[in-house]
Amino acid sequence: MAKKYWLMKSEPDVFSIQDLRERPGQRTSWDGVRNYQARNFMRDEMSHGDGVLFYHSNCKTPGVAGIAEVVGESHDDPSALDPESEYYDPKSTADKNRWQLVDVRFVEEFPAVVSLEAMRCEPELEGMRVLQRGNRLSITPVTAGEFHHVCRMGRKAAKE
DNA sequence: GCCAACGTTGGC
DNA sequence: GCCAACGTTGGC
Repeated sequence: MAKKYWLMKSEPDVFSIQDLRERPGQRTSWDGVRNYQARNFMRDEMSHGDGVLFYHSNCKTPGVAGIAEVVGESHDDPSALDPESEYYDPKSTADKNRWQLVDVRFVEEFPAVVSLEAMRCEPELEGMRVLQRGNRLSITPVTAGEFHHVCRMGRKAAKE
């Protein structure tokens, strides 16, 4: 299957790219997604090796902080079954878990966050859903061109 | 199945 | 902290 590209939002106070980088082991489960559209992307369309723009939301400088990569295939989100978890879903059972997720691994942290403000100035990125007014979806597809454009912006920041 | 009320997201 | 936009819930 052809490699796809995604943008995944995380609040850095909860889980940041630095947290991902420092995770022992290779995999981190992207748990706690409780939106059907975002779940469907993970469950139905994401697969091993897909590229991920790691986006920091709800923070001082919102923007893309680095790169991650999908590891393996989607599977049930165990946090939905855990009564102690803030992501617990009483309507899910082990047989019928409503929520699925993918695992990701750290690839790269940009020297500086590619801010939402900077991204808005790039004509090449104007189609990205994260830039659209009122967008709240935490996982959105991006094109290969958008992905690589943001990568170039992130790597260039160090020289400026 | 409609839709008002409510809760959440997330930039500013 | 504000508030617009959006998703979900539940009465009818």
